[in-house]
Amino acid sequence: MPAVSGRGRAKLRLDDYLPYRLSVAANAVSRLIARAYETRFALSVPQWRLLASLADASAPLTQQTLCGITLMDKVTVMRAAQGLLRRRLIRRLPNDRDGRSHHLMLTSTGKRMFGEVEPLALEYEQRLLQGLKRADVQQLERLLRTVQSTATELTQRA
Amino acid sequence: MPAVSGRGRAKLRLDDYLPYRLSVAANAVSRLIARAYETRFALSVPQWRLLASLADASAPLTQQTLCGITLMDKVTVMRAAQGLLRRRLIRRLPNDRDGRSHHLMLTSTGKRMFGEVEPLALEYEQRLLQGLKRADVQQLERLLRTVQSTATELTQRA
DNA sequence: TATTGTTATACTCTATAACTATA
DNA sequence: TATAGTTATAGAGTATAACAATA
Repeated sequence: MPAVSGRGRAKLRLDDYLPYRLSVAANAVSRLIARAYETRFALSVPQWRLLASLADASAPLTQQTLCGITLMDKVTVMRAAQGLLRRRLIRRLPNDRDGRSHHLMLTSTGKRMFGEVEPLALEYEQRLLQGLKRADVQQLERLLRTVQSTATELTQRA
Repeated sequence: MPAVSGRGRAKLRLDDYLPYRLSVAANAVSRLIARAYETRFALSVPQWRLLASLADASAPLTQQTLCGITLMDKVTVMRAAQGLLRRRLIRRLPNDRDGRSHHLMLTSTGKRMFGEVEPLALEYEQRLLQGLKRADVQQLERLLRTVQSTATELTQRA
């Protein structure tokens, strides 16, 4: 909450400043999660996001599509995909409609691994949200989406 | 919200996964804010956080204290301080009680600059929160603090 | 000409460790 | 011995540009 002191002149306190609060909360969560994936499965966050997206999709996806889903840069997606390809967790199929790109999908090894990663990920989410009511969680997701889309809009306008 | 399908087996959808939502929201906000400070005042986010902390404090602070306030690493704080020192936005006073450290405070130039940065920062916060009710904003801050402290606790325990 | 994926460069942030000078 | 600050190094993420193959 921006504090207002005296005759309407607003004062900034870092501790109450929303961009700061958002940043430190995201960092704390990210550190926890990233460490868990890294130590247990040797997966980076971008790699994990690709696995989750491919596991959730019913059909193979191009890297470009994965950029849209994960909101990551094409360079980040590409490097994450390379790592997963090297470990044979995903594989490439030719894209008949466009020779420049290819479709990515999980291998059976990849599916098996994600089968182990998924429960761990959900367990971490549960632990993070322990102490929050169901309604709070929905509220938080809604507010985060709203703030994110406002920020994206303002960035594009600038 | 973690979706639960079938007989209680939870399924992970990236788009609904809280650590992901938090990360992309924070990134979107951070990009917007960082660009504004950088282009208008040539300030990095760590530098900006130091300015805000020093402006808010009634007395000069050591770098260690600034680490605690900003939740940034001592290396990050140190480099941010160096940049501000070079531009004479802050200065150092000897610490009588401990010869290893020194106190940092804003110079008059630094105060003047922060006088311009502060309204801009508050304006960005206002714009980001436009469309949210006052109660929503308080709720968001509360939830972010809760999630952050849970994450910090879980990290320390691991 | 424009786009997909790729490679390269540079800059920031983190994490880590090692070093200094003080305590 | 331990701590505050400093320096150095390596890893990850982001941004940018340039390039090849294809559209």
